[in-house]
Amino acid sequence: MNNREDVCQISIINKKRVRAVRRKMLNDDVFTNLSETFKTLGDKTRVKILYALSKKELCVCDISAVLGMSISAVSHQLRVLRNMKLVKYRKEGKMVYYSLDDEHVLHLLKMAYEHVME
Amino acid sequence: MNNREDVCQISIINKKRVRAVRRKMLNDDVFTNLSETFKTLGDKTRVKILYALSKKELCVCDISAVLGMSISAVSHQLRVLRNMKLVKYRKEGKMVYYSLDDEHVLHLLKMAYEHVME
DNA sequence: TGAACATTTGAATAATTGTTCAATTAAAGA
DNA sequence: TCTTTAATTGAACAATTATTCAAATGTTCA
Repeated sequence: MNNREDVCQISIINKKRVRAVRRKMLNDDVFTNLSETFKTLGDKTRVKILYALSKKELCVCDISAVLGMSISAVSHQLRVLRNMKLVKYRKEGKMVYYSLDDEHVLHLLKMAYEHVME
Repeated sequence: MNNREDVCQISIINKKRVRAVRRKMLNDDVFTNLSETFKTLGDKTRVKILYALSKKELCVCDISAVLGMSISAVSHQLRVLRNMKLVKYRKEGKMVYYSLDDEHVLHLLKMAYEHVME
């Protein structure tokens, strides 16, 4: 588990390769951020919310109507999306209007769409 | 919970908007595929594996050396990545060499990297 | 054939997470 | 001020999932 260099017998052959890749690995925090971003996108409800918001700015109630889900469930997921800065919002009286945070989010959706559709 | 159209009082105002977005929503299966793809990317270990593979083709043992994790744990995650067609592999004697399945995977990583780095 | 080794697999455990329900906050209007 | 309504929040339950450990494949070489 620790010091994996010598567990794999073949590592004598691939040692250079392993070291080369190891040097290129990013800071652990970056991997944490990357995986957390993907994890946030890795829920059907949240993908639906983001996709809906890619079409139009919507209030919580609208989103819940579009998805056919409870307002509470939607609000919980919106908080997750807010925390990961995937959506932004503005208040208008009692209502809160949500929209996509930036273009990256849309691109991520599109890229994944192409991957699953190919 | 059901028939959300009439739960939200304000829906009279936003009815058009809700209907317009609702019409644009994709088939439910597509959202399932999208979220499952993101979910697969939403794990630190798997992101690390994919990033490592973006640098060089590697066998299971190499990956485990690069990540400093047990071979079993890596193999389990490789299966998940294989199932979602995010990596491909070729056998060479006893060893199995893994690499990224296609360019989309790399693009997804890059896009997410830009998002978390901005 | 038999030993050594790279990888896969299954079961079990520990941890994380999505939804529901109930309660709460905050804004608008009577 | 009181009521209504949009949205948020916290606790609880059910479901999913990552890692570990042990056992099993399948390949190479003597």
